Amino acid sequence: MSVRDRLAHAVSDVVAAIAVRDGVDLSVDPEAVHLERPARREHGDWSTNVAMVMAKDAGTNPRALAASLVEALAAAPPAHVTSVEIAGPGFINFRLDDGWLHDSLADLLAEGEVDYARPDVGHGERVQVEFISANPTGPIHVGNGWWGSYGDSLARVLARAGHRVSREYYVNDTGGQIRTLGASVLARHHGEEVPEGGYQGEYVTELAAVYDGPDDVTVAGRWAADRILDHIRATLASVGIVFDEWYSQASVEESGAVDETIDLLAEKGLVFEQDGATWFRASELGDSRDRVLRKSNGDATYLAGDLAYHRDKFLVRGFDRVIDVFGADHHGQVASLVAGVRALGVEPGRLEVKLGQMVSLVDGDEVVKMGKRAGNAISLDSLVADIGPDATRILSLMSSLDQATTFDLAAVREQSAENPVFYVQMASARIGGVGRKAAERGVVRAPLAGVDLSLLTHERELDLIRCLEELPEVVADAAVDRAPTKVTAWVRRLAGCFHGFYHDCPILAEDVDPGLAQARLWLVEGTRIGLAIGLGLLGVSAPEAM
RNA sequence: GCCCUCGUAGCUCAGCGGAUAGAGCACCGGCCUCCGGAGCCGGUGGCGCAGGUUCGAGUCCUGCCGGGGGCGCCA
Repeated sequence: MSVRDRLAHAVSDVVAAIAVRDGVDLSVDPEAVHLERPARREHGDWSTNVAMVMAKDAGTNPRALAASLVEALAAAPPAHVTSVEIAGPGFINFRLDDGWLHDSLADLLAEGEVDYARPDVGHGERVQVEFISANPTGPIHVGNGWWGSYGDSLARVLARAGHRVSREYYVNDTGGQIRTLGASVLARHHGEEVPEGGYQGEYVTELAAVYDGPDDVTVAGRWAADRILDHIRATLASVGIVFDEWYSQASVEESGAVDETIDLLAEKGLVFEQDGATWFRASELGDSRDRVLRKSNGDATYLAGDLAYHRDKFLVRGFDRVIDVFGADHHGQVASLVAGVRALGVEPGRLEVKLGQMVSLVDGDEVVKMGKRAGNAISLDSLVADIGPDATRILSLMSSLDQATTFDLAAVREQSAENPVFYVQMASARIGGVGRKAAERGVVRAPLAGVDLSLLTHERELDLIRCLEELPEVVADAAVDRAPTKVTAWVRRLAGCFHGFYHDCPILAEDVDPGLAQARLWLVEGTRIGLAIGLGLLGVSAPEAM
């Protein structure tokens, strides 16, 4: 059991004892005990606010309750605890000896890269994360890559935190846009101008040059979409984004699921006919207006397909939870989708829609806005070619999804200091360097069992271990909050702690005690493990040399 | 007009309802007999406005101001 868990149980036990003594109804689940590392070191190593939270129920004031709890805790202090005090409005602060850090480092090393920081907050919940799902009518742009990084890293985080995750890309391979794409390709194929509202890009001309199918807009459109999709797949793979499923909208429509879904809604009295079209009474379920499901020409609308698709996710494939990641420019469809999913009998909480705010690129004087519909958006390919896959990934995971961001491409490209990937990867390279130097000097890391980690007493060493110790909680928080950027923040913090340690604590210098050198080598290994886990969640490589 | 979303340092961004709001860049000043100085250490500088909830609000609620997005028988 971790030190943190021991503290949580101790607090929980003491609360229960006080409740019995005072005859009040108090209880606190050890899982729910709010323990945190105080922002200020003088407030101790760990702190809890239970007294403030529970004072009202206990019929007393926070400091009085805290006093009772502290007395009981001090009478039988948990392992490593050297003092328990009340502070401020009723915080209970714990001070621990450094042994708790050495224990936690030993735990990390024993568990290793595979098992460390694998908090089970998901309890096996089956989660589908759907993201990007950009129309296969052209290359994907930077905004897609941005939100795609989020979706991919969120999936990685959820998987590490005990969820069974499936990543899905919904392929909009049907409908008017595919016919428009086909018409554009055919026009170019015949050496003509692309029709009004068609796709103008260079890629259309290139595809047209090799097209040898019939003069049918649907056939040509499908053909082109397949090619474009291959390209998209390759682009995403280049930044480490992979999917478990590429789900075809055409397959949904051709399976008859759309009709079944409309029938299902009709059975619930939520469908009506008007002006030759079939409508969904979305306004009765929170949407701002009713929506068309089937147009007067007989075609299903995008919404009808999307509802059939979500019905498939929840009711056919049986995901416990679905997280859809959309660009903010698609938020207009959220209310209809939520209304439809509710109408299909799915508890609203099982569908989460995360909206990615717009991302702006500045490159010198040029400002580029990115959005699904932005014709001038730069492609993800060109960005990756420009700054590299690792920088692309980490930059996109620096800011939260719901923060509209701007970043200066020129700065990232030209001033390496502006680029956090160097700072983090340099830590990785330095770790690699230590290994190479040790090998060069014939220094071998001794088995952990024979190494005294308690020799690690330098403030830099202890700070580094403190940081490593946070990782399981960071992963848990990132999963619960759907916020992979928390991992980014942690990785940068870890790199900072490592650089500080590296600067002040020589490992292989002549005058370093061999026992201390061994402990430091293990600390370096622990850092390597932590970095590997963190960067792995971000989809960023951890190079051994730069 | 209605709906969504955002507003934190000069700039780009972090900040599960907790104690004296953090980084990076920029600017100023220190550190290379030493395992990678793409590094380390120090300094300057901030929660759009007004109410409310709370023991406690950058964080939750309401209004206002400002930016972005959306309100199709397009996808």
